[in-house]
Amino acid sequence: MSDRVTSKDVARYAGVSQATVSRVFSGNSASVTPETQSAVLHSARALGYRPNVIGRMMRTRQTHIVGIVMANITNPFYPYVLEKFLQRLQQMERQVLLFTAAPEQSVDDLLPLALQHQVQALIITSATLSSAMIAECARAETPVILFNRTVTGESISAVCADNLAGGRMVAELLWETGHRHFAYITGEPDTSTQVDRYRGYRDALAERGITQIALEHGVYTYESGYRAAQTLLRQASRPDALFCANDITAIGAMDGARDLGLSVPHDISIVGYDDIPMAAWGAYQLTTVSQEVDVMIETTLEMLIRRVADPHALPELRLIAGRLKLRSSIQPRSKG
Amino acid sequence: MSDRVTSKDVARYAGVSQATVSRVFSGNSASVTPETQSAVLHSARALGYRPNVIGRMMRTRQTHIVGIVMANITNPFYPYVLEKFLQRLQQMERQVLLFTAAPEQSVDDLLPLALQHQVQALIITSATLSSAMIAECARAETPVILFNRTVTGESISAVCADNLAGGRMVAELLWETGHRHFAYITGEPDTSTQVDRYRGYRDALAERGITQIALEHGVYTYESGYRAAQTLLRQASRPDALFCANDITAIGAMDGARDLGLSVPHDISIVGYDDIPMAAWGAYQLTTVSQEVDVMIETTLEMLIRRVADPHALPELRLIAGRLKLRSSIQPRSKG
DNA sequence: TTGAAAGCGCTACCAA
DNA sequence: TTGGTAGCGCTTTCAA
Repeated sequence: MSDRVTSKDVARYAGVSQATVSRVFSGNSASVTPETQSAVLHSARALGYRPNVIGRMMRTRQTHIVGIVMANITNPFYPYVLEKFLQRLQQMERQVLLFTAAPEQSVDDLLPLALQHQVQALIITSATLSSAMIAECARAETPVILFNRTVTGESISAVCADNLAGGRMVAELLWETGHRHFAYITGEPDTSTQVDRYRGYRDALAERGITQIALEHGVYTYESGYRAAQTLLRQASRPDALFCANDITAIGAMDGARDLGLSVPHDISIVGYDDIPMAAWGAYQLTTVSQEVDVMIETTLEMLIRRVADPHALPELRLIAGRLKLRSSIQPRSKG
Repeated sequence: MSDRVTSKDVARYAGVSQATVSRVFSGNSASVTPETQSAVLHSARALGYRPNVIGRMMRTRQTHIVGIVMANITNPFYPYVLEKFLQRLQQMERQVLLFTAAPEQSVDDLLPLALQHQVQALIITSATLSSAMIAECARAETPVILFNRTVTGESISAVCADNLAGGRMVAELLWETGHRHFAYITGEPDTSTQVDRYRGYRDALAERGITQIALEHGVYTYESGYRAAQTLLRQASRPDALFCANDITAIGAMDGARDLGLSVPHDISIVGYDDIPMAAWGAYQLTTVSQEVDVMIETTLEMLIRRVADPHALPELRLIAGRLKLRSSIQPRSKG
């Protein structure tokens, strides 16, 4: 199977040494006369030769492969992230080995495989790592960068939205527009993103004297948002403001509210987080916190390049501020 | 950089030969006494050894890597497809090298890279290949399977929805429910999927004496559907039935119609294709043709396994029938 | 069962 | 500028 034609074959055909063929194809053609070079290229074309990258990796001990672990591709926030990472890494002449964590599968089980493939670096989105695994990557000198998650108390690089500030912004917006009865739909409980979003929200409200927040559990999906909203809104004391851990949850919540005969924003204001494409759709017009995805991606790539160049660079956490995106899923309440 | 610890180090540490270490880690541990084996494993753990897969690839000339080329990840139909392919391939102990075609970039430019990485097989979604590239893959004996596209007159394997039949089903449904003024919003013009969907639609209507179909151009996106629908619906002779090349276009079209003050389905019935998650959302309830994605994926994987096992297997085209998914974006018209 | 040794396809060193 | 050669880390004969 695979490329049967090797540099040896090309060399024989062109009447040069195998080393010369290698020079032509490895960019060292500076030290090859134009004539030999074209002879080699001609032979290569005739035989249909393409250098076997595995051989090159073996010799140079450089794979130029970046591993990406993505736990949650079907959350509409991630396809864009993935596409952008791919495009940029391809531009940088890096290949991407993609891994996904199956339901109930820990990222920890995926990483050994990635490490064995000698990836140059690892980007892990929407998931975290055990300390043991962090240590193992460190020992292998493989830089790891968390995207959209943080781990506290660990020595690991991460690029993340400033979720604490984002949660505060939402609380302040809702407060200023006269809301007084607050609710929150969570994401998966131990994800740093939603924990921080909630803490920011809760703290800002507490500073304004609000200590009661109706909580309902969600798992970052449309369906969970739908159900959670219906549970919340069927209760006697209905909130007038609902913040959701992310947009897809919020969109589910909007539909859940409407199917109870409630109007958004007339009966309840709803706010999400992420600014996914659907948030701007006519039927939703969801007010949300826009993550600066492009900035987050570029920051991640910069860190990646830096850490590949210098494996001993200290890990750093970069928080990227978000922006409120006002749309019509909220409306002011008469105060009092 | 990367794993500094090799089988040689483990061998020295354990006081055995390097070959023995290899036997332990390559599944040939049948021919190793339990004592040696545990000595080796113990040393490996002590040193933090993990086999270098690149070395193995080099020696066995088997990468166990499957290449996936995906042109259009942000179309909500694909994240699920990608996630499922990843999960299944991971189960099959295959790694995935993922490529995306940047805007205006041909898949042809990506394939040489994949081939050089000695992928075992290639899955290409939502894109086609030139004859030259098909020939090149054949010469390299790398099986290629098109997912959700076909190429006519070429010797290449493909798994695709039966779009011709799907288009017919939509036409028949709309005709039976009393619609008489038909429109269609295209996808990118030379993609086999939308060409077939349109042909099925047009032919079935022609058989019923309808020869006029209002056409508008789209590119498989929400925005293009929105715009195209507005153009169509501003015209004096408004259609009462609109079929869109895919769901995301149809959803854009629904919002476009509503923003003109029209009601779906009261003023116009709209039908999509794919059955993406958003089609079921409360705000849309889009009638559509459901692709049997899981069946398509399993079929693709079966073909892939078969062709990897037997590189000379003949290419085949498998069409997977879809099913109408009736929702409330259409309503019957009083005939005549 | 174990070890020695060859070699996968390539790059990079050293001599010529 | 070119060729010969060593060797990346591994698997897999072949002998012992």
